[in-house]
Amino acid sequence: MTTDTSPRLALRRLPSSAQEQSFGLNFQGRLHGALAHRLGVDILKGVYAPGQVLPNEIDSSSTLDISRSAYREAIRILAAKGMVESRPKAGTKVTERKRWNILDPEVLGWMFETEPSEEFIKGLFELRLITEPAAAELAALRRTEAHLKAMDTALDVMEAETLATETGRKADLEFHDALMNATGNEALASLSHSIGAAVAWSTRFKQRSGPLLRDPVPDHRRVYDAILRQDAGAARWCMESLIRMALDDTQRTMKTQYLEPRT
Amino acid sequence: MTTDTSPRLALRRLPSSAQEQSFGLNFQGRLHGALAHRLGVDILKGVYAPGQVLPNEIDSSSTLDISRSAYREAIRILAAKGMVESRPKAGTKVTERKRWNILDPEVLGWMFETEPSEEFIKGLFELRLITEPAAAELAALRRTEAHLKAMDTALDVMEAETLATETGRKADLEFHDALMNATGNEALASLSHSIGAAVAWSTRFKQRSGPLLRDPVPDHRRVYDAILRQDAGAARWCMESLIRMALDDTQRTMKTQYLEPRT
DNA sequence: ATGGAATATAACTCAGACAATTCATCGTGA
DNA sequence: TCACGATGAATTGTCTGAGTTATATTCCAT
Repeated sequence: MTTDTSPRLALRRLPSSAQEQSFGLNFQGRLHGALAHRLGVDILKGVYAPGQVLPNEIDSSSTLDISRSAYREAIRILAAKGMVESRPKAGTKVTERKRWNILDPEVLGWMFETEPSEEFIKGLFELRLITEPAAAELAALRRTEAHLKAMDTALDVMEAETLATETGRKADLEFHDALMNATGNEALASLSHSIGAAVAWSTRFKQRSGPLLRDPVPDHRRVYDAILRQDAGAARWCMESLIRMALDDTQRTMKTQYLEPRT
Repeated sequence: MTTDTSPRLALRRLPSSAQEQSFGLNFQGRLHGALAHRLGVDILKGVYAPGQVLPNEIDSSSTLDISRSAYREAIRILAAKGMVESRPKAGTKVTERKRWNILDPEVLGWMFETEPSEEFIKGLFELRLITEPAAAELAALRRTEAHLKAMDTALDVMEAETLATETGRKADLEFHDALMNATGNEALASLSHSIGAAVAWSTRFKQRSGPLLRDPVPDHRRVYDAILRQDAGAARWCMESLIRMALDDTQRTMKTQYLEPRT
């Protein structure tokens, strides 16, 4: 009589998906992490709308067939990211969208699982276009030998591996991270790290939909050269053009995906 | 025989401090929230260094005299902000500083409870100096009547109340929030909201150390006027000078606080 | 040395109870 | 009629104690 098609198994089966392993974002197959992930994505998708109150802990945990502790810890995670808010008697409700910490790396990752709106992507690139050229400028002024070396080796890996491989994409991230460290600005580095990870995440889709993309290494190399010779203006300009090209590629990819969704 | 000077009482007494009430950051007197707050501040202060593993759940919760559930939920919150990482057998360890989500509004708030380094403050203003003028530019191009009205009313309140009162500081935040909404860029708005809240938090100190500060309303009004007449260049420039003045004030304040720490 | 199995330790999950908070309702008095 | 205080109910919050699972370490055999 126990037709156990309960959601619990679905949750339990989530641990260590191919996605998270290759992306580095580990919710580690812990039950609370998996549930937070699932609920977070559902909120981002609009399955639970802002203002809506979730079923109470008892009901939720029993229909999900997990313990209240695990459920509560998942809610704690979402609350820490500003996505829900709990009060006794009032329940747990989804907060208004403006209060979500969408620049949280995890939230950003969830976002890219839900085919984010083109508007959102454009906003993200717009932000990159504001921050990263300025960062390149600062990096050109403040970089040390160590920073240069880190950037250089990352570039070498990128060149050898291209963005088609996992290590290649990782090298891309490392290049940008090294650049951000060179700015000596912790807050700026944190911001760019979040966005960079999210954008790298979307790069996988670009790569999948067709290999007909420009080689990104020369663009990166130009940025590096400008920083090497401490030419702040050139660094800014090269970085800006690099991002514009990435945006261009991304938009083209999104368009083709809309036109031929099954390629 | 029960000499109950246990830390539990200290925690229990934390709820709803004057700080959080006036600042709007509510950790609501919940035990897990209070503990997360405390641990978070301790990590930021360096009481627990990156790489260090915390005592295990059993010990921690018993020495704090709280239940394991509450302790675990606190840890979940910190983990969600990237500050700790837990694994079976390995324990819960503080992650490296680069992985902390320092742009999380709550983390930023904790930061300002620990007298952040001058370097950090400068970095934050540097980031503001990058993003906010660009935001003002976008706002000038995209603002609607509704945005203008929101900014205008906020300015009126600021004018009437000054930054000495709570409602005055709130109006300042509302002005910037309305401006960010006018950019139509969700990510940018989220970023500026975080930073703005943190900076407003520090404004309380500025105000306390002496009323000899410039009236900020004219500067804000200039930004508003530029946005009103859709003059993107002027908006950028006015915003930039506004932030430079704020930075100037903040630095002067920090310096006097160093010189006469007991005024 | 190297690879694999045993072990111990920590977090993880569970269950059930009780406490605390707060929203809503009702009643009372001005 | 309105304001305000007491009461009740619903929900999260906290506690306890147990068993489970993952994994770093150790030890053994190869």
